[in-house]
Amino acid sequence: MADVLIADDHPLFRDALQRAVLAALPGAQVYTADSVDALLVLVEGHADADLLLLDLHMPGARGYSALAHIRGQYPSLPIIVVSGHEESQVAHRAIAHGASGYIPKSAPVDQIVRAIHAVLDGDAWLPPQMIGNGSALDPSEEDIAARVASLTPQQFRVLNMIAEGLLNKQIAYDLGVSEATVKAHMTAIMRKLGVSNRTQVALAASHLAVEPAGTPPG
Amino acid sequence: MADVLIADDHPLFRDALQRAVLAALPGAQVYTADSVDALLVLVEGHADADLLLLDLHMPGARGYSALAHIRGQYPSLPIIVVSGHEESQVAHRAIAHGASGYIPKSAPVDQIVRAIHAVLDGDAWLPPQMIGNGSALDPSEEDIAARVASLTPQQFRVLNMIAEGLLNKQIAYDLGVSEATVKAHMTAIMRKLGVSNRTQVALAASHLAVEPAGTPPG
DNA sequence: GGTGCTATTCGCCAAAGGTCGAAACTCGAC
DNA sequence: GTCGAGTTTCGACCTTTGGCGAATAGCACC
Repeated sequence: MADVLIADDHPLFRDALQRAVLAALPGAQVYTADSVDALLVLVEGHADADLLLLDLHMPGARGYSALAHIRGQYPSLPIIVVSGHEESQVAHRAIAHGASGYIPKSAPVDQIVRAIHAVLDGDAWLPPQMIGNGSALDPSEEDIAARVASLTPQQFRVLNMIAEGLLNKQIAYDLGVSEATVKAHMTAIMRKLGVSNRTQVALAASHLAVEPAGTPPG
Repeated sequence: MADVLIADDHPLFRDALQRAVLAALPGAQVYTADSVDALLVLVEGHADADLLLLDLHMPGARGYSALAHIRGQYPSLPIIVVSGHEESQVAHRAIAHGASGYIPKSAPVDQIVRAIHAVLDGDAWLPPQMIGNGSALDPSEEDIAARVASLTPQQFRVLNMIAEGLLNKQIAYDLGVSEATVKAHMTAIMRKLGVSNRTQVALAASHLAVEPAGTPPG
């Protein structure tokens, strides 16, 4: 029996995805998350899952950072990226970041089913009209993705909160730890990303955004 | 006699642009800058110039921030954006930010000449193959552009250095002022951008980048 | 059971960031 | 000339950030 993880913040679409998964894999066990944080908890508990359907636009980590991080932490977990973006550039960038497939949210159910089967068979899958003309990743973006992938789960959570412009105090409160702990994570993050202050950390994180740049803080 | 400003960090291309300008406007007075900083000095001294050719990718402010700022400070100065990007999306975004024209760096000289004449006649100009399918600017991006436009010249310089991840101390040294002065500018910038700390300032600035995100600091 | 290794946690102290009030300087208007 | 609005400048004071050392907890391996 297959274990499938679904991460999407839109409840209706999450249900639709779940139905598509069950249509593709009758009897599959489906677990869902509505935020990056919930997803991190989920994968920690189901590191041996067979497939992850991941929305690029979720509260807690917009863009490719979650993809890069989970790919790095669980290389054997195939990921199909689900997104509202219709541009093939977004799809190819997802593939370049290690996704096994890409499904635009406008895709019909039978396409989703086909994508799931293909990826579980070890193949890659793109919508027919998006196949071809894939370009290589910007070296600096690839570098940052690799660095983000090397972060521990807690460090990754802190990174995302920094990328939202939060103070250490707020991060500490949200995570339920002391400010000193957050600072220790900060130091580790800066070391791993190869930068020397929090502003540069935020800028590095903004590199893995989908849009021209992430939504402004505040 | 026409006054034309050229801002581009590539010396060879700067010269080529200058020749194109002189071909279009024999006898024109041309002033050049190789960085955003030099450009700011230039426009302060030639606020009544007739045209500005602006490269999007220059040391000191990558992306649309310089365009937005100068448009806000000198609304009557027409700007033609010059860029190595061939995507029509980049061109349309430049127009949406108030540019009067767009010239890809691959354009032949006679196209550049035509663009200069069109813009000086008060028309907009795009390369033929890029005309049409322009989309509106993301409201949040438009909002940030308006806020960046409201910054004073010195505040804008500080903003760009923050967006590079520099410390107040480094900014103060580069500008030749005390650290306290930089901090005062910081406070003003945060007020105008509607945010509350330096990380959010950097993230807001990264919104006006051309690429998925600006080149990483360091 | 021990033995490393790493993640996570934290307190302390120095450095950087941010607020407030205020002075000097520009520049156009009257 | 001088008045006033806005820009640039700065010092004093408090807050936030970041580095260091260290303790604890889980985990793989022997």
